[in-house]
Amino acid sequence: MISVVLDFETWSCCDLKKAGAWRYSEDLSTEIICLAYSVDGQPPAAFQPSAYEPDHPFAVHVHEPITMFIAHNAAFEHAIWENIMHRRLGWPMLPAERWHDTMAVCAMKSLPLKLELAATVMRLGFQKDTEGTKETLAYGRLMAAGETIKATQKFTRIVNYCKQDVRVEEELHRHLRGLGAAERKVWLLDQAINRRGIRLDLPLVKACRQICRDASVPLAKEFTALTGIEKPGSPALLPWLANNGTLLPNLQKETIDRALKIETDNSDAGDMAPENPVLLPPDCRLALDLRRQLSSASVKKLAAMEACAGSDGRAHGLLQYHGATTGRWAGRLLQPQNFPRLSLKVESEAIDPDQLVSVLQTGDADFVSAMYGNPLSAVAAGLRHLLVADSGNTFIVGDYSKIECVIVLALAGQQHTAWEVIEKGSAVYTDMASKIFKRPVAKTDQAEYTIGKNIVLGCGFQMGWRKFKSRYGAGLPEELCQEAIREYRTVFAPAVPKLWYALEDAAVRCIWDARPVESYGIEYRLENGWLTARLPSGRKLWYFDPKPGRKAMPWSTPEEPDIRAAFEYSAWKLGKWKRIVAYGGLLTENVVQAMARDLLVNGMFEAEEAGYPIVLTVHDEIICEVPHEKANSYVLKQCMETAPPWARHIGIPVAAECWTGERYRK
DNA sequence: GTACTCTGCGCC
DNA sequence: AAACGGCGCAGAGTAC
Repeated sequence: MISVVLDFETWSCCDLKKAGAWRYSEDLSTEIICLAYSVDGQPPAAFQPSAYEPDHPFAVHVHEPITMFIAHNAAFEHAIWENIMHRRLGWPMLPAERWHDTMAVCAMKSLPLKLELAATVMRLGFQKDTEGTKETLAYGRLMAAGETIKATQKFTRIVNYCKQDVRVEEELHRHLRGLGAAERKVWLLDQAINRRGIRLDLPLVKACRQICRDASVPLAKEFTALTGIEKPGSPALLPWLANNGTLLPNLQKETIDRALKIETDNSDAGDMAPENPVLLPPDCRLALDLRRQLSSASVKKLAAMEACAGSDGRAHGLLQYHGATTGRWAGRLLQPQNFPRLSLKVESEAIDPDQLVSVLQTGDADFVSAMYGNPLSAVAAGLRHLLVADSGNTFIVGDYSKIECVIVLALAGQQHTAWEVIEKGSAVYTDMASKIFKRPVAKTDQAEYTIGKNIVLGCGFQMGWRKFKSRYGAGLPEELCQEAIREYRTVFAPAVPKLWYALEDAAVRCIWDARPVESYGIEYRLENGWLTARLPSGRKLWYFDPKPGRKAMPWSTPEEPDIRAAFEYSAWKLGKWKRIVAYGGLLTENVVQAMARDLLVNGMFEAEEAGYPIVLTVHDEIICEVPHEKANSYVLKQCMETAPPWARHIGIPVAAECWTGERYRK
């Protein structure tokens, strides 16, 4: 088999970051500057593509069906190939099966996705030409501005830059190798989903944008007139509030909500942190209220939707294969994985999606306001419904019930508890709440019930009482949070802490002794520069550059030190390449999240085989789009509940809830 | 202008 | 005796 590593340089009036590769490649202003390529590791060649000629030196590779085309983020090269090389210039099609993606392998092996950074951390001989990147972008801007003559002088420079990229990619590929057969199938499915895209209700997007504009302009003016601050999102509001008699620790939503609540509901004053004021001056109250109304960040998705919609009215490229280290997909462009789950209520009646849509379709902010109050909130609540099935089609959507909770219980060996969580449902939460609060708690005791539910579902990964209090129980006494955590660890799921310690011990021993160590069916092993964790499915998680280390335990003091063996590794966290010290809860979380992903992938393949094409996935959720007459949510339920042998062996109760509808919802 | 960091917000 | 898991994006501010 012959491998051709290739890289396009292009320019366009279209913004690649906002539009995504598919929309960008469709844009009529997008032009190829050059194509550089290397055949089987030979020094790179480059040319400026023009109308297809069968005798072109590059065409021989296209004609040879077993030749593979390798690129970093192959979806970009593939899109340019399809929409420009094929449609515009007449070259033959190259199906996804002919492509290999080095970025996908970087993702799988927990390296940075950005080529430049991957080359750096891998210490490759060839490195990205960072000056070339800047010059190429500058060239594109000149061309987009119509300054052709000045730009042309830079052409040779860009060709050399492009060739250097190919050298880096070729070397990276030689070090990383392939995805393996199983993950290659997943990647191909990922490419198919991104290629299909998901339809957007663009007229409704437009109406929603109008509503947001009309609603926010007067509010923003009022805010500026009051505070003298131009932008409602500015951190300058904090000192302004202080000067006007209101000291707040930050401008987080919850802080603002509580500060506003204190004025109207003094009974809650006891819960307030001491730094918060007991009385809120009217100016501060108004400023905070305006900021709160304007801070609905999620409506920014409207612009993202318009920017990335393709000529087919669909958004493509919303998913990044293996975007998370555990193998989960990450969301791109309009980020479809964090739509608000708001449900609007009028006089405690929930608003039906169809009704909300019909109100938003008016595009009339005053009307929306009259119906539901804050129009920005109404738009935010309707965002999910902007994803629609094409005419004649319907969505079939399913999600796995409490999947991470039941996996951690089953993996730890408490299968009976896992089944109870699925079969008894809310009774498990009320039981937990009753024990924590030491009195009978019913499902209708909302606050207590929610605490019970959060403990059952959320404490499998070593969450401590402080974290629990800050996340779920702001108003709860410390002792109660401690008691709740204790209840989970000693009574509800005593096997789970053992799992944390066992996985940490296994990984640490593997690294310190440099030998494979297995525990709870997870095998840790050193492979070249990585620590791998083999999951029950056979897939591996990769931890880059692991090194033995020591860590002081939280109770360690200079007089009585308690320093233990540990290990650290490198990973991409919060936009940075960082060293991370592992602990049991983290390793457990990784393994459990990864197993949930493997179950999801299994369900995805089952759905595809049943003829239900997937158009989106959100961690534990599968969204298929099928013709009306084929739509049967029970079929998807069966697909998703078909557990692979490894999951049956562990005894994971796999349950899915499915529904159909023409608009996406929660 | 561009790149980067920080803060904040949304979800699983 | 024990722990902030996994993400992306936008806006603001700052440095170059």
